[in-house]
Amino acid sequence: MQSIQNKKEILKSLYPKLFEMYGAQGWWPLLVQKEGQYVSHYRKDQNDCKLTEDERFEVSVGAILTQNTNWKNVEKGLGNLCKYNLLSLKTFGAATEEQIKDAIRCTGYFNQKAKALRCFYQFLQENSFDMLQKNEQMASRDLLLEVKGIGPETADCILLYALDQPSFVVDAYTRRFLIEKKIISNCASYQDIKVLFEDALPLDVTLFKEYHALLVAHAKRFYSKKEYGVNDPLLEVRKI
DNA sequence: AACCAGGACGTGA
DNA sequence: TCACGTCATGGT
Repeated sequence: MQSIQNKKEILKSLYPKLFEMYGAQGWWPLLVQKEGQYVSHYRKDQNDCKLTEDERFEVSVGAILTQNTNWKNVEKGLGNLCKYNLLSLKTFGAATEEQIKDAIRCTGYFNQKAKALRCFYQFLQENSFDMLQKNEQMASRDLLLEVKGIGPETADCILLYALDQPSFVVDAYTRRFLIEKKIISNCASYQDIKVLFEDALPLDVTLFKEYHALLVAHAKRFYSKKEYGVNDPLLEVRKI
């Protein structure tokens, strides 16, 4: 078992290695139309551009739809919402529950997610993105967590990628990777892992965005459930 | 034809 | 608090 300080050093030194391997990931993706189809676009150059209200909404909707689901399905669901002209703060409120379910069926758990989207939209009527952004980060996080269907990871995705607040996102891939590298035990909580990153790193929004995306990229390549850590070139990390 | 994917919630102990 | 079942479609 290594010291907390040692773990932090490892997490600090891991980022440039991942960046060298995979480059900027440009998360969070936004939809663009290509040959009549809606596809995800990863904005690798303009990472710091300010999002519009509707773009913040799109990011948040994507964060809810991607819960335990392949992004490809989410891309379709977002495209459907877009086709129905529902992926906007001005139009979503008019959607019926059936319309929403129809659009997002391909993302799985569509009953729960349809409810979550409507709860979130209702929430936005009383708490604007603008207010959430100006608010204290922890206060906004607590508010988001009160919405049915928004848990810790989704809340952190919205904070980081829609509101540009330095809230580190922890997902299943990150957990798997850290456990395999023996940086955390398999009983570490979401909060344990989140705090570990946030204590180890400077509170930099762009860094947090890229780091999480890079961990997903790396884990997708080497930590699918079938091949758990085989051939991971980043074995030097395992300094016991 | 099982198994998995950028989780969250309700329940019972 | 926490382990466990449930929610569900689409790709391999």
